Amino acid sequence: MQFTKAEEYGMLGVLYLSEKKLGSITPLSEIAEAKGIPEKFLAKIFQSLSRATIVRSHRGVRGGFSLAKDPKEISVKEVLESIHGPYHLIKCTNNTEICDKSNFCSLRELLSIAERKLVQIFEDHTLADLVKWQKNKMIAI
Amino acid sequence: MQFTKAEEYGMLGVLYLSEKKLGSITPLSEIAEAKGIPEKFLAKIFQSLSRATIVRSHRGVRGGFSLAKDPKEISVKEVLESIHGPYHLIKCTNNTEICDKSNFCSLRELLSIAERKLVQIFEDHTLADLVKWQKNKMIAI
DNA sequence: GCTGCTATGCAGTTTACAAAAGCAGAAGAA
DNA sequence: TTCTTCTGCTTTTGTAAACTGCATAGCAGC
Ligand code: SF4
Ligand code: SF4
Repeated sequence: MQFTKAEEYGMLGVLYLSEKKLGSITPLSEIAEAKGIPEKFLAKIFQSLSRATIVRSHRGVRGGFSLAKDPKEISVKEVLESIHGPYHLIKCTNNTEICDKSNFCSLRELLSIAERKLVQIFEDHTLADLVKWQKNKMIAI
Repeated sequence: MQFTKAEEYGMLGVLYLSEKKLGSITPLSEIAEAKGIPEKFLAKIFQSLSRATIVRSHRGVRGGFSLAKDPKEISVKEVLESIHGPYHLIKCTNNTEICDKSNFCSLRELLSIAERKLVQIFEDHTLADLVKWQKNKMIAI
């Protein structure tokens, strides 16, 4: 049960955009270099984010990506789910047909609780929140 | 970010034991068949549980495994951590040396919070709790 | 002390998926 | 027209999960 690189990279990418002036356009190459992410891999991730209208793509010279909305309006959950689909700690929390015992299974019940808590945390925090944390930390040091 | 089969099987195994009379010995073959788990795989998992003194092994005829303590005394966290080691959503929540930016990273901060919540849930529930849920469900149906 | 049963320990194999790279092509700006 | 950047595939690589096999050790009952 681990965060994937795709999720980490996606988050770092949108956080990078969040720190810039709202609406400003940044090419992938810049993000990839700044954060040390393989550019092609990041491209794939940003395609998902683009389809989910979290970022907006701009082709051509001086093109790149910009945030599609204010960081205040983008929850971490949105970002993560557009990369890897809905969050599930175990398949059966979603689809009871996977396992015939799912109606009697207390493990499933526990994992459902844990899953809800986890998603809640991701839902309750926006990109703007994270950027703010970051700034506070920088000042503290 | 998914629960592994090893974790699921381990939990199902100890839950199976928890439902039996305390101290009674059950061979792996029985558990594996009852829960539909590959026996050799389960054997490996139970070796970890045995080393963590969650279960006790008994060799020879009529041997098998028994719980080493009362289900009330065994938290889900204990079981999971003896199978896969300490829980971490991302490597850097544990070891700050992995990433040079870890001191400024707000993603790391968020994941630390999420991780603590998750572990808390696993820590707060014992095997006895889960067995109780199970029984209540059976009655309800 | 022999026989059959069950766990132990380690070394595999296979499978699945994450991670990354590659490339032809479309869209856009200058 | 040309250069740039994203787009939509396909393919490769790497790694860890999931599972298997076998030779060995310990125990019980006869
Ligand atoms: S046994 Fe329980 S946890 Fe496993 S798949 Fe079935 S319902 Fe889910
Ligand atoms: S960038 Fe942040 S989340 Fe990623 S490894 Fe470094 S500290 Fe952890």
